[in-house]
Amino acid sequence: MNAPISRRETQRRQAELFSFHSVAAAPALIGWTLTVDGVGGRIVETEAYDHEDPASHSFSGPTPRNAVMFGEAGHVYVYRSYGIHWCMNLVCAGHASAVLIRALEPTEGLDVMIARRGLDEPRALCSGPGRLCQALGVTREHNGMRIDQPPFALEPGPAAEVIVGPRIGITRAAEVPWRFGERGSRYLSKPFPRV
DNA sequence: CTATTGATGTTCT
DNA sequence: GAACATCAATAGA
Repeated sequence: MNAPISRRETQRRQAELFSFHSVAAAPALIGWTLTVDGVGGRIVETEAYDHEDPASHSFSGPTPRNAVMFGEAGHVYVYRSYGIHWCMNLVCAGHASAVLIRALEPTEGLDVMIARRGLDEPRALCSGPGRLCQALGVTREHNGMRIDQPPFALEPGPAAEVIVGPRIGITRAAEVPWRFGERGSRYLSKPFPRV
């Protein structure tokens, strides 16, 4: 069925992806497979952020925390959320734009994810930005790393049907429809409004 | 199913 | 001090 994707094809697709602004890259990422040390799954939910966006960490200019967002596309921006969780973004082209990875459909390394999360229900393993970072073992150490080199791997998948809605958990620019998900996925962090 | 609240560390005002 | 791109546990409809 699905022929293996060549290294060369993956590089070509990544180069195209990271030439996009976050608002274009976020929906395009739905259906790609993301792993860390071989543990991960299919991306089913993302959100876009950028420099002109009051909800973005990069809105008020560069700081030590958000420095990676102002750097090269294709790098990983990790930050601490609510003092407890980690959240990961992929930096995109344009000015300080990035895509928050919000949910995965777990496909690889289920046993490792179950051990790290202390749960055995696949639905709850990676359905949220903090949850998936715990399942994949992503922490501050990964901030600034390249997504195309170990321990990370990012490979394109078959095109998915993408739905759109307002972003979650923010107070500023809360109405901007920059949240994207795979229609019908059981692994979303929350359902999308009015399907 | 929805709503509420406590836990927690960093950043920003 | 206040705010925060969250989660898990709890209570109620």
